[in-house]
Parts: sequence; C-alpha cells; structure tokens
Amino acid sequence: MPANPHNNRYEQQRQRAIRSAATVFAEKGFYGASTKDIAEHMGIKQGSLYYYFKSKEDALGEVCRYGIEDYVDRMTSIAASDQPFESKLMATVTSHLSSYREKNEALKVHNDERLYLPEEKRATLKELGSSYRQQLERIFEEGVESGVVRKSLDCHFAAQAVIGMCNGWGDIIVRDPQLDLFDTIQKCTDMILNGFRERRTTERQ
Amino acid sequence: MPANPHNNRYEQQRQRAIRSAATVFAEKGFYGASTKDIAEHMGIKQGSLYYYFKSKEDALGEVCRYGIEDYVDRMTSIAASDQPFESKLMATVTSHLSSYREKNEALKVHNDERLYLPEEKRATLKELGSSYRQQLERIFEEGVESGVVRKSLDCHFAAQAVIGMCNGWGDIIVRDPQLDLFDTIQKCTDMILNGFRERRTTERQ
Amino acid sequence: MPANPHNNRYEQQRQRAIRSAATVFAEKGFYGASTKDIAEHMGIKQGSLYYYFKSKEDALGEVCRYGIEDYVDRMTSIAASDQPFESKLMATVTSHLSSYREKNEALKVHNDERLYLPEEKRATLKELGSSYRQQLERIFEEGVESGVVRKSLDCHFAAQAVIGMCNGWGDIIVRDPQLDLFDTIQKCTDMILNGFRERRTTERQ
Amino acid sequence: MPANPHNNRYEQQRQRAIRSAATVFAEKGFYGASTKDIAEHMGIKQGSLYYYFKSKEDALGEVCRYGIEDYVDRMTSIAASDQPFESKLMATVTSHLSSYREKNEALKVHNDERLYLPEEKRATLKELGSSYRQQLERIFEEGVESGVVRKSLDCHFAAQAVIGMCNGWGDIIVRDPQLDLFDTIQKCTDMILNGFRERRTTERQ
DNA sequence: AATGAATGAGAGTTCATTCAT
DNA sequence: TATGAATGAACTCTCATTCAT
Repeated sequence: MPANPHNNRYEQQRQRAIRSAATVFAEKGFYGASTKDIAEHMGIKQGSLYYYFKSKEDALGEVCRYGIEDYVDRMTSIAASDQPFESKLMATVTSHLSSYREKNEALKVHNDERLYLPEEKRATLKELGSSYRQQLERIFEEGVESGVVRKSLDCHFAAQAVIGMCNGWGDIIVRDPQLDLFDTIQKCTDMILNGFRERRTTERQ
Repeated sequence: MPANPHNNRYEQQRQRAIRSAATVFAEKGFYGASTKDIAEHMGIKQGSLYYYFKSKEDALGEVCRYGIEDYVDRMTSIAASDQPFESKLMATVTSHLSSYREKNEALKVHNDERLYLPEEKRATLKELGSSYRQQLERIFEEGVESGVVRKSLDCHFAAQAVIGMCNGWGDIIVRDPQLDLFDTIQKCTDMILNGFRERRTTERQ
Repeated sequence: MPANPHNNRYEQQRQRAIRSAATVFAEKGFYGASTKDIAEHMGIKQGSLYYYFKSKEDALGEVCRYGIEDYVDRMTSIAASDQPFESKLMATVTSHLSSYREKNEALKVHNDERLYLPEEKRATLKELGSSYRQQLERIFEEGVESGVVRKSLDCHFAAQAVIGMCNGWGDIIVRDPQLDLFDTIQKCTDMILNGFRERRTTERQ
Repeated sequence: MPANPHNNRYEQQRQRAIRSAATVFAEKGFYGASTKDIAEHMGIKQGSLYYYFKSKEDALGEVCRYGIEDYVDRMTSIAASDQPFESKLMATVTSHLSSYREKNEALKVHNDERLYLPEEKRATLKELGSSYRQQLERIFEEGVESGVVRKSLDCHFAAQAVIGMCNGWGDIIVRDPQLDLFDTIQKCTDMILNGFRERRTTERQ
C-alpha cells in the first residue's frame, strides 16, 4: 500500500473526476450541467461520483481551486523573479493565456461559476484572486520605478485591465483550439506596452 | 392570447417582463433563476408569465436580443459618423461601458448566458455580435488609413482585445455601482492608444 | 371568494393531505413511508404534495400538531370542569382512547415519530404534552385532597403510568378496529382506581 | 463464508454486530439508521457487515429475536416457579423494566421497529410475544384461583394493560438513565394490585 | 476476515409548463 | 388578463448491496 492515506488509485480517480467536472462545467455552466453529465464524461455512473465529491457544490469548489491554484503560484514566482518589467509582463500574459490551454477549462470555470459557491469558499478563492491582482499591481509599480512605465499610470486600473483582457481571450482560447497562442501573447503584450498609435520617431528604450 | 400585437398595455407589460427577466438572470444566471423569481420581481404570479413568454428559454432570447440590439445600433451610428478615429474609439468604449450601467444588465446576460439558447437563436445573436466586431475592425482600419494607428496592427486582434477588456470592466461595473465610469473610460481609451510605456519625447500628433 | 386568505378549496385539500400523511405515517413510520405513498393515498401525484407541504418533515410536523392539539384541549376542559375525581379520570381515559379511534392515527404518529422532528418543533409539541401530563397530575392531586385517592400516591408517577397504559391500548385500538372501546375504558378506569386485588369487605365510598 | 458455525471468533463478532445494530436502531430507528452507522459503531467498514448479516432486514430480525428471547425466557421461568401470585407479578414487572436497562435497547427495537420485518419473521416474533402474554394471563388466572385477585377480572385485559404500561415506562427508562428503577417497579406493582383509591379499612391479606 | 470501489434503485425536492376558471 | 392548482420530468443525493482483491 502506498504512503497516502487514500491510496494512489483513489487520488488518480479523484483527479479525473475534477477534470471531468471542469470540462462539463465549462461547457454547460454549473446549473446547466448535471452530475449525470459529469459522471458520463468520466465513464462511471452518476451515484459513483459521490465517492469522490461530497456534493455537486463540492465538485465546483474543487474545480475552482484546481483552476486558480497554480495560476496564482506562477504569478508568485514571476513576481519574485529578477527579470525586468517587460519580461515580467510578458511572462504574466503567457502564464495567464496558457493556463486556459493547459488546465482543461478549470480557470474559466473559476471565473464564470465561482459565484455559485458558498460565501466561505468564495472568500478563500477571492483571496487568491486578490493576491494575483496585487502582485500584478506591484509589477506595474516596479515598472514605474524603473522608468519603463509612465509615472501617471493608475496601477490598480492597469492590473484590472490586463486581467480582464486576458480573461476575454481565455473565452476565445477555450472555444477555439486553433488560435495561435504565441501570436496572441505577443500582440497583447505589445498593446499593453505601446498601444496602437503610430509613432513618428522610434523611441524604444 | 394578445388581442393585438400593437396593443399598448400588452406591449408595456411585455417590456416590464423582459426587464424583470434581465435583472433576475443577471443576478442568478439562467438556470439559477426560476420563472417564479421573475414573476415575483415583476409583481405577477408564475403562471401569468406565460402570457408574455412562450417559455423560459424564450424569455432568455428576448433579454439577449434586448441586450445586444441597441448596443449594436449605437456602434453602427458611431461607425457611420464623421468623427476622427480617436473620437470613434472613445465613443465605442463609452457606449460599451455605459451599456452595463444603463441597460438593466441585459448585455451582461447576453454575454454570460446566451450559450443556453438553442443553436438557431444563438446564430442570430452571433451575427449581431459579429457585426459589432466587424464595424470595430473597420474603425481600426480607418485609423490605420488615416495614419493615426500603426500600419502593422492586426485589426481583428485589436477589436477582440478591446471587446474583451470592456466586457471585463462590465463585470466590475455591474457589481460595483460606485466605480467612476468616466474615469474608467478615459483610462481604457488611453491604454488602447498609448499603452503604458514611458516616452522620452512627446510625439502627440 | 371566501374570507380565508387561502380559499376553502385549498384548506380542504390541505386537511386531506394531513390526514393522508397521518394514515401512511402510522402504518409505515416516517422513514418507511414515502411521499409517493402519501400522495397516492390522497389521490394526487407526488410532486403535487409540495403544494400543500414545504417538505416531508413539514408534513410530519402538521400531523403531530393535528394529533395532539385537541387531545390536549379536551384534557383542558376536563380539568376545568366541575366533576368529581372519578368522573374526571374516566373522562380522561375516554378522551385518550377515543382520540385514537377518531383522529385517524395522528396521535399515534405523534407518539412514535415526533422524534424525527427538528428540535424547535419538538419543543412546541413537548410543551403541549407536558401541559397534558401536568393537568392530569393536578387531577390526581385533587383526588387526594377530596379523600378519594390515598394520600401516599406519587401523582407524577400516576400520571405517567396512566398515559403509558393508554398509549399501549392506543396501539392495539389502531390495529384492531373490532375492539370494544367502551369496555376497555371501563376496565382501565376500574384498574386505576381499584387494582386487581380481591377485597373481603366492599368498601366503596 | 464462516468456516464453522461454532467458530468462536466468528460467533463473538456476530454478537457484537447484533448489539451494535440494536444500539443504532434504538437511537435512530430502522430506516433512520444506515448500515454505515452500524458498521462504524462496531468499528468495521460498511461492506464487512455483510459477513455477519445477509441484509439490513436480517440484522433487524436478529436484534428483535435477541431482544425478545430471554425476555420471554425469564417470563417462562417466573411462570414455572412456585412463588405466590404477588411475587410473580412483581417479578414480571421487574423483569420487564430491567430488560430495558440491561439489554442494549434490543427490546425497545423489537417493540418499535418489528413492523418493518417481513410477514414471516414477524409471525415468529408474534408467537413469542403471545406466549409471553398468555403466560402472564395464566399468572392472573392463578391469582384468581388463589383468591388474591377478584373473580371478575378479565385476565386477557389485565395482561395487555400490564404489558402496555411497562412498555410505556420502558420508553422513559431508555431516555432517562437517572430514573429509579426499583421505585418504579414498586409503584407499578402496587398500582396493579391496589389501584389508587383510598381505603377506609385496611384489608391487606 | 475484511475492504475499497462501484452500482442502481429509489428517495425528496424543484420547477417549467399547462389549463380551467 | 391573470391565477390557483396540478403535473411530470429532471435533478441531487443516499444507501443497501455486491464483488474482486
């Protein structure tokens, strides 16, 4: 028997359950998806889901946690790194958008359906989300300090705007597996830094 | 059955029904809201709703149409106007964000819940949405032609990014009635045009 | 329209629902009976029960209240009356046993199933039950005062014993519609007063 | 499968299972208790219960048999003994009431939950119960013959009444561990023999 | 002798919908 | 124009039971 209190088999199956729930919630929404849908997607019977989840709501909670957890972790390591501002910004966008590709829609579920969670769990997730936003704000503040970003910038606004735009792209990414991720990342970063305006003189630093 | 499609009283009540549905759908989502909720919000009994809607789904359809219709109309008149690019851009952002404030959350419902509509209706709405995006793309193309926007811009990308960001702010606006709309509009427009980077030389046109 | 907020039809149907629930709970117990059983006994469909009850538990609550209410009321009027002790005792037994005959098993449900009620409702019923027992105790105390009952009697014990014995007969009455109620009442009263012992001298007062 | 019906270890565990089931059934009722509850109370896993019981219903059957068996046995030995009537009566009450204290609530389960047993098993138990009642009736008949009990007594009624009253006290005993058993026994016996009436002349035998 | 995993039937409950009035 | 009453299908969830290990 393995070291885990619940053995490997159980944990593996539980992960599969969470990913199935993520897929189904992302496609149909929390109320639009039935536990039968989730179970079928996973290849077990409806009642058996309750061996892995205490309730449908619990399933949503697990998906949301799964969705946001290493999303925030990645931001933490980006923020802690030694890169210059521009690299951090691009790393942020890259991390955000590729989360949608890699993590089977769990981040999308977190964004769209977390409001159906009970107050308590939502508070936990909110802290994680706030931590993300604050770290991004701090990155912008560093950008100002280093002179790369203009002093007048409202860093709180900037963080919200970047997150909002990335989430918008996230919806598209989840629905369109063809979209060129790298290209989108490049263009987003460029827009955030330079905007769309034509410049007479090239004044790149 | 309605005696007369142009019957005033009936049409007035029907509008009230649509707005009630919009409010309730925005708050609880399509599946989270019951027809009883909608009826109560409107001050009638559950069964009486069916005098105004063929079905709950029909109600959602009406709300979505109501939500996107003059949102697109406004874009059409912006696009058709004679203003320079920058004004059109700001008008777009203004129109988009203030829609969330003014329109009983119907646009939010369109964005979040339209996936529950049957294929056919969704296709109709999608056309409206595409029309919006295409007109915005065209505005960017005009910006390029007029030399305000740099030639290299991917106008399709630009339109998506702007829409995505505005929708992100829309969520925040709906939840936070305190937020200064005008300030947000200014900052969004500025970001889209100029980005966040510090410039050595002022090269405003 | 009648004066009642809910009109007559509704109240009548609700009473039928309560009586149906009483019958089914008495036969199968609270958990052994399904809401489908109750609905079928009443001649409606399962889902329609919820037009009359908020939940199965609510149905149990109503049955219990219905079962004990005028049972206690009758005791109150017996206790308040001017009869001598012996009449009051017989009236008590009569009232108790005939409750089982008349009230469609609701009193039996109260006795056997009330423990499945939530604390709050059970407390309300408990007060009613205690009031019954206390009034019976008081009747015995009066019996002592009037010299009919021996001074040494533990009136609390006496009340409990009488209630317990009557409930025992209640079970039998509910199951056996043939049983001669009047005969049983006579014998119970006689036993309580005189016991079973043979007396050398007739010493009736 | 059990290797040997007389296997000691197996039989011991089986007894533990029956006692656990008795406790849990007494507390929550047959339908209110789950096989998981019983297993947990016994310290094994749910599935393992089926090593000792064929089904949940079978468990109830065993508990009921266990509950009534030596209850009847004791009556048999009381009835067969040489004591005078009054001693037999007190022995009966003592046996009945102390059963509730000593026997893990199995007698209570028999009384309250046996209705959930299939007809066949219930018939078996009913015979045991009838045997108890008949022996008690016979004791009363002996009382009449010996002149202690009045000739007019309906011995069938008397037996039922005594059993009913004792069961009533049983409920109280199970719920209130503080209750003075000996005192209750004394008072019950006294009531059955002498009733509550005041006597002018002492005519004790 | 015992268990982890799964199942399937059935429970209580909700709710969109219908329709006579 | 509106409603009270009823329905039936779907839902979440529980649980007795089975069985390979």
